[in-house]
Amino acid sequence: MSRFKAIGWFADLSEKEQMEVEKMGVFRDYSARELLFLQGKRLSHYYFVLDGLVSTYHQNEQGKKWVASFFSNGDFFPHVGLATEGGIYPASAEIVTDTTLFLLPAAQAQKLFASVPQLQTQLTQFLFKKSQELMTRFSASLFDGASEQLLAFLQNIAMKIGQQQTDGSILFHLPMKERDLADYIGLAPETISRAFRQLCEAGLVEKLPEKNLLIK
DNA sequence: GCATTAAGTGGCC
DNA sequence: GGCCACTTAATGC
Repeated sequence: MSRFKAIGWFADLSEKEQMEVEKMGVFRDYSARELLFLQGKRLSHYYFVLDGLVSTYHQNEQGKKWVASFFSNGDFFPHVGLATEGGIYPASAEIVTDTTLFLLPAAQAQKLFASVPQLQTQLTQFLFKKSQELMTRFSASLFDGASEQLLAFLQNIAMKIGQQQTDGSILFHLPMKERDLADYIGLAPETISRAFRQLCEAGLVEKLPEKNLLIK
């Protein structure tokens, strides 16, 4: 039985074809805070997230970090080099929570994407979604305050991984640390902390034990 | 247990 | 909002 059930990318392929793809790469477990790859290094693999959370980020000399994107179940990264030979990683990647990945060697990935037209389509759709995500975040950073940005982000993941409650609120587990969140939104951790409190006081969000959140 | 890391708070710019 | 200092809480060895 194929292990790709959890992700949509290969749903159009037969069981046998999926096994073929599995043989092209390897499954691997990572634990939180492991470094996956560094920006500028030679691109050796592409990655499919089966379960967990990975962040890709840029970092300056002072150690300031900016998270470009989070990748969770079913996501694929990085997004460069498929059309060209021998790329480099456009950002660094680190494991946020314990994660299972499917590692696909770059050469195999090129072959695969070239030979399965559906994958091209799915890739285009996926890139479109990610691009929209980035634009939304960018305009929010210009026009919204810290709490609004935080709320928008929380609503996003709540939609993705949360469970709707009978009263209409959504319950979910915050997969990353507040620090990671601050790096993503681009604000100081203290500001995120305060924004969180404002949202709680406004009754929009409720903090539950073990980083579980109720969003109303 | 102690040491390190993360979260929360207040002051000051 | 950022940065700094500090306290408290959680986590790791």
